[in-house]
Amino acid sequence: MPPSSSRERILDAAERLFAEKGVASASLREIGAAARANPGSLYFHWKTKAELVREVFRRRLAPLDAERMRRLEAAEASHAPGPVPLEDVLEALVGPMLGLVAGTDRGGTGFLRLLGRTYNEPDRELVRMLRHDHGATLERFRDALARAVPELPEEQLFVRFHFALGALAHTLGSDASWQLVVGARRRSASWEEVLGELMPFLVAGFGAPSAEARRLRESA
Amino acid sequence: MPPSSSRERILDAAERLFAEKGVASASLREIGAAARANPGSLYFHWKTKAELVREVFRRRLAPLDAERMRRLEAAEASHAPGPVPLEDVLEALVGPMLGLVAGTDRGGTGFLRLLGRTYNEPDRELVRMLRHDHGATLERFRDALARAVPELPEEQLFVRFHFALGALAHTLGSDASWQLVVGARRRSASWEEVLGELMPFLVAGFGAPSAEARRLRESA
DNA sequence: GTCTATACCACGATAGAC
DNA sequence: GTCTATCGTGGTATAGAC
Repeated sequence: MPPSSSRERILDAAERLFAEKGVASASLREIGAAARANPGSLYFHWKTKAELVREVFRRRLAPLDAERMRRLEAAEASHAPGPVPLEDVLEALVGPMLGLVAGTDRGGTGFLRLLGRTYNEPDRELVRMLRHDHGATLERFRDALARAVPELPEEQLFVRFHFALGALAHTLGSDASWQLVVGARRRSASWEEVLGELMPFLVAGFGAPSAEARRLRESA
Repeated sequence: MPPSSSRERILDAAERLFAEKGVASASLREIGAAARANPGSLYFHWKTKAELVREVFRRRLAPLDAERMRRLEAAEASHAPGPVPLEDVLEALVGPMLGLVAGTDRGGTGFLRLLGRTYNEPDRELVRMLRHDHGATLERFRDALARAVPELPEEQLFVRFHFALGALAHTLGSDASWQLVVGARRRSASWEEVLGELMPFLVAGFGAPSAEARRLRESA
């Protein structure tokens, strides 16, 4: 099923080009051409490029975050009043991303690459926008992690959540950097495989004693 | 001590602006202005913007990679003929980065942010350049990790090395995304603290049994 | 709602005076 | 080695026909 309206075609083309070349380097001219729409008509739907960017993200993030919350709340309900196990929290965070890959949805993997890259985007405006639309979900998961690993001091938990998002973002966003690391020798793995391997890596990482705790133990 | 030559001033300014706005978005005009040099004079020192970019990276990466290799080889010598422990390999990889932060060097932290972001850069040309100058070091460490964790299948090791670089890159490159995660409440941690906490996270991650191994165990 | 045409500006890069 | 002046291209955005 091809995208119905010109508006949808533009969003799809923009998503793909943003993922390929970066938001800053993909021009409205290119996007228009790829969507078989005139660059001028973009300005009927959005006032500026920034608004188009925002909609590209929101269109995917809103259902993704909704599904994450749904899974997290389901896990909380089934473990109440105790905390949700660490692995289930991470599963609720990462699992729904596979839906983007496996779905019949066109271009979902492109969006994952785009999203992964955007966590490190230098563009302040874009990051502020992301925080506005998406920050609540991250805070919710950070709190769920805090309950899942209560022995970890809050500050270390923050830092590790940061590490975990980094590993996730890098995994999602990479294509070129993947080649950088392993050279040309390796077959490419499926998303299911890679994200499946990410889970035990993160679970072990969160479960490790912190460097600070280790220092205290040694000095005792 | 201010940078001596105009050439050095330009490199410093370029590094800072690349880190702030991204390589693509920082223009030669801005760089020239920030370095108190005329945009035209950049073309005396470098034929193209790409060559300037390359030198910005090489100037920092060459000594950084040299120090990493030195530490890795020292560790290999002191443990010969056995393998170097996992933690020592990671320490040789990450530790020298602190030199960039702690040194009297101007702008080292800016370069770390730039480097972290560049692992996910969409610009193919830039990635090819990085691989040429920097790829041998990564391969060397990947092999050292393979010896340090011999029970991990090669493919899973590749993937985990990828995760580790992601966590590292995200940590180095983040500033905006850091805010995204933790909100305005938190004091900012020092590089020493954050990289110090990264180490046990990675050690635990590499040591975890792989998802594949777990599946095999369960089905047995 | 989508098109053509175009304004206006910043970009990388070059030529040539000094 | 550094400057000024400028070229050609391609960026975002707008005006207005259809």
